[in-house]
Amino acid sequence: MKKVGNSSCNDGVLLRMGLNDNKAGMQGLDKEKINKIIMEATKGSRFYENELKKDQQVNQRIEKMMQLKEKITTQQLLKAQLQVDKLVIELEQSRNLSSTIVHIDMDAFYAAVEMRDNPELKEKPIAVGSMSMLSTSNYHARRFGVRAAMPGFIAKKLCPHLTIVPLNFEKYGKVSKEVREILTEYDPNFTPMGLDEAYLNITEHLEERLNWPEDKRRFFFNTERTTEKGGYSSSPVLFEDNTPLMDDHPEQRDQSVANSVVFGTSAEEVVKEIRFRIEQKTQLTASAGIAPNTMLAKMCSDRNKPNGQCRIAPERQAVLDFLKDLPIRKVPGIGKVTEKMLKALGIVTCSELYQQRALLSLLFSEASWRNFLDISLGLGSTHLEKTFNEINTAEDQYSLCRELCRDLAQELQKEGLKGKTVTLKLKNVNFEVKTRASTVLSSVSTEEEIFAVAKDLLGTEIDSVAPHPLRIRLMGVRVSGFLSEEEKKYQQKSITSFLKSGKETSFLRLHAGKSNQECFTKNSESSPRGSFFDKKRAARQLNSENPPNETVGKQLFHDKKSSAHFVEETKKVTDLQNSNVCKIFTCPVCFEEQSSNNLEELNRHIDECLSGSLVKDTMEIPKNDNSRESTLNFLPQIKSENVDECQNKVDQLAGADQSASTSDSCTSSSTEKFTQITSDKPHRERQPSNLSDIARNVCMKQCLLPKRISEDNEDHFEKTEHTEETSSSCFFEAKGDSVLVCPVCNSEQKTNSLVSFNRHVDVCLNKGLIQELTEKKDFPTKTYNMENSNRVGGLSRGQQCTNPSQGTKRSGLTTSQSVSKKAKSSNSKHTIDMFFK
DNA sequence: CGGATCGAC
DNA sequence: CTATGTCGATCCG
Repeated sequence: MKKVGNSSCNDGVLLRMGLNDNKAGMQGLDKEKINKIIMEATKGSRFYENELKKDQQVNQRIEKMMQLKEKITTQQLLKAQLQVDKLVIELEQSRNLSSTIVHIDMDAFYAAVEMRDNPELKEKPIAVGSMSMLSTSNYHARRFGVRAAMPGFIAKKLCPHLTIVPLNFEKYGKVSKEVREILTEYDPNFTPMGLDEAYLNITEHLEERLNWPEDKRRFFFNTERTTEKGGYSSSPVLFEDNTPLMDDHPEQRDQSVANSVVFGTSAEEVVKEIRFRIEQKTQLTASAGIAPNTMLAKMCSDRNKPNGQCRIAPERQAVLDFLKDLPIRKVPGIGKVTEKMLKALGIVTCSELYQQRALLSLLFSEASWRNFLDISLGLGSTHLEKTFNEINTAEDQYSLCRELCRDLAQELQKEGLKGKTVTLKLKNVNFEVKTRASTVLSSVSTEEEIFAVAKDLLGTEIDSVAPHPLRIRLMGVRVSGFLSEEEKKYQQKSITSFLKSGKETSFLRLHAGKSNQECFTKNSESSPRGSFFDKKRAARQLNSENPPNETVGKQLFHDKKSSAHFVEETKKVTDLQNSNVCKIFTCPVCFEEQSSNNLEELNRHIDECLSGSLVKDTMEIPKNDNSRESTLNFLPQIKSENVDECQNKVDQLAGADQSASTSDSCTSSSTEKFTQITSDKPHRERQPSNLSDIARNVCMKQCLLPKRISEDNEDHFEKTEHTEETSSSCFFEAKGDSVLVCPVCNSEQKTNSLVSFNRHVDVCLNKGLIQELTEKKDFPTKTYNMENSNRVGGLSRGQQCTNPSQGTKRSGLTTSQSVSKKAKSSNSKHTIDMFFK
C-alpha cells in the first residue's frame, strides 16, 4: 500500500465540516466552492490548528499501522485467514434473519419542526442552532453546504440568506413524544435514540397483523388541520418520491371511505403506515429502514432519505448485496478516523472490509476486527433492549441484586478469580448514578459471598431514601481487586503482570428499563450504547460485565474467552519468551519448579503432568461448554454441510470427556496458571482430542467460542426461566457423515470422526508453525500483533465501542433460541466461499 | 482518576 | 464584531 502521507492534512478538517460528500444542488454551491469558503473562514483559527494537529496524529497512527503491515509474512496472513474464517463460519451459523427491525429517522428533525411552526421559513434555507454551532439544517440549506455540527458563522458565509433559528428543545420533545405514541403501538419496547430516531422490532406486530381486518389497518387523512398558508391538508402528498400509496395495493383502491388509506400486512406496508401516521399527526416526514437487524436497519433508513424507506429482505444474499458497495463510512460506528485508517489499507467498501479480514485481524485489536467482520457480514443485533418497569420494591431489588451476584459469581469462578472489592452501581430514575463500594478482607467469588457484600450496600442505599422507595433503572454489581489464590505462592513475573492487567473489574449489571417516557435525548439509559460499551469493556478483560441484553451478553462471553484471554495470554507468553528475567517456572500442575529457558521444554513437561493428572485427578474444568468449545475450535471449513452437524459431533466428543471431569468447585488456580503459561503456544490449541480435559480447557481460552455459551449471559430477568431449555437447545441431532475440508492443505477428508480429522489438521498446521518458528524467532503471531496494534497504530480498544447502534449491532450473535431455530434455516450451509461472489 | 480519543447527534 | 458543542465511554499513564 501507498504511503499515507498523500492525504492532505486538510482532509480531516473538511471531513469534520461534513463537506466531503456534499451534494451541491442547482441553487447551492459546488463542493469546491464550499471547501474554499470554509477554508477561508477557518484558516488560522485555533480550532483549525487543532484540527490539523489531530489529523497529524491520525496520520501517525496510520503510519505505524503500515509499518506493522510490512512485517506481516504471507505465512502469518495465511494462518490468520484460517482463524478468521473459522469465526466466519460460526458467525454465519449464528446469523439471524427472523426479526424485522425498523429504524425510524425523522427528516431534518429540528429544522422540520421549526419550518412547520413558522411557514415563512418553508422556502428558505434554515438551520437550527446558534452562530457558534448548528444542530441541523433543512435540505435547502444543505445545498449550500450548511450542515449539522457546523458553526453558524461559517454557515452564514456559505449561505448569507441562511436563517438561523435557536434551539427549542421543549418543542422538539413534544413532537418527539407524539411520534413515540405512534411507535409504541407497533412495538411497545421500541428504543428511542435521541429525539428523532428510534428502533422498532415489529416482528410480533407483523404476526398479529396478518389477522387484522381491513378496518384496523385503515387510517384517515387529517382534514381538520387549519391550513397554514401553503396548506398542508389541501395536498396530503405523502411519500412523493417512492411510495405511491394507492397504486399497487388493490385493497387501498377499494376503500369505502374517501378520506382514508388502508395499509397492507407486509413490513413495508407497516412502515408506510407508521410514516403516514407520523406525517398526519405531526406534519413531519420520516425516513425508515427495514432489515433483519439494527445495524442494517439504520443504514437502510439512510438510503432513501428524506421521506423514503428501504428494506433489506431477510435473506442472506439480500444483506450481502446491500453491503457490497456500501462505503464503510456509512456504517454506524465507523467514524472519520476509522474510515481513514481503513482507507489507508485500501478499504472503502464493506466487501473490501470482508476481503481484508485476515489482514485486519493482524492489524487491529480483536474487538475491532471482529466488529469489522460483523459489519462486513451484515450481522447485528436483533434484540431491542428489553424494557420492564422500574424496580422500586426493595424485595425486587434484592432479588435482582442476587441474580447479578449469581451471574457474576459464575463468571468469576470460570475464570478462577476472586476479588476483594464489591461495587454496587445504581442509577435512579433521574439518571443519577451512584456507586457504592466495599472492600472486604478475604476475597470473594461465590454468589453468597458477593451478595452478602452487595446486599449491605444496597440496603444502605434503600435506607438512605426511606421511607420512600429506591427507584432505580439500572443496577450493577462489580467485583474488582482480583487476586488469584495462588498468585502469591507462585508469583512469576509474567503471570503477575498478567493478573495485573486483568485485575480491573468484573461488572455485571442490568438495565432497569426505560420506564421513563422522557424525551430528552442523549441520556436515554436504555439505549444500546451502554450495553455495547459494557460488552466491549468486558471483552477486553478476562472479567466480565454482563450487559442487559442477551445478544450482547453472548458476544461478551465470546470475546472474553477467546480474545481477552488469547491476547493477554499470548502477550504474557511473548513476554516470557522475550525476557530473560524469568527462567524459573512453577509447573502449574505438579507445582514443581522447572528451570528452563526453553518454552518448548517447559510445555512438554506440563503436557506430561497433565496427562498424568487427568487420570487421577479431577480438576475443575468448568464443565459445561468448555470442552465443546475447545473442540469446536478445531472445526475447519465445512463443506456442503450444516455446521450443526459438526457441532453435534463436537458435542458428542465433548460429552464423553465431560464425564471424566467432575465439575467445578473451581479455582484451583493451578489450572488458571496453567492456562496462562501454556496458552501461548498457538499449536497447542489444536491439540487433538486425545488431550486431557484440562488441556482442552486451555485451548478453550484461546478459541472462538461457540455462541451457545453465552446462555449464561442472557437478560437476567428472563434467565431463570429459560436457562434450562436454552441449554438443551444447544445440542443438535446427529446427522451422519461429514465431508470436511482441511483448511490447511485444502484436501477433502472424509470422516465421521472429528478426532481423526483434527489430527490431520494438526499435522498440517504444525508443519506450518514449525517452519515459521524456525524462520523467525520473534514471531509476530496473530495475537502478538493484535496486542501491538493496541499500542501503536491500531485502534485503541475503546475506540470501536463508541456508538449506540453499534452496541446492539455488534452483538452479532443471536440468542440461543434463535440459534436453535435458525439451525434449520438454509443459510447455515453457505460457506464463506460464497461471499461477495 | 484526568486527559486524550472516538463517534453519534 | 466574535465565534467550532455535548455526551458517553474507554484507555493509558
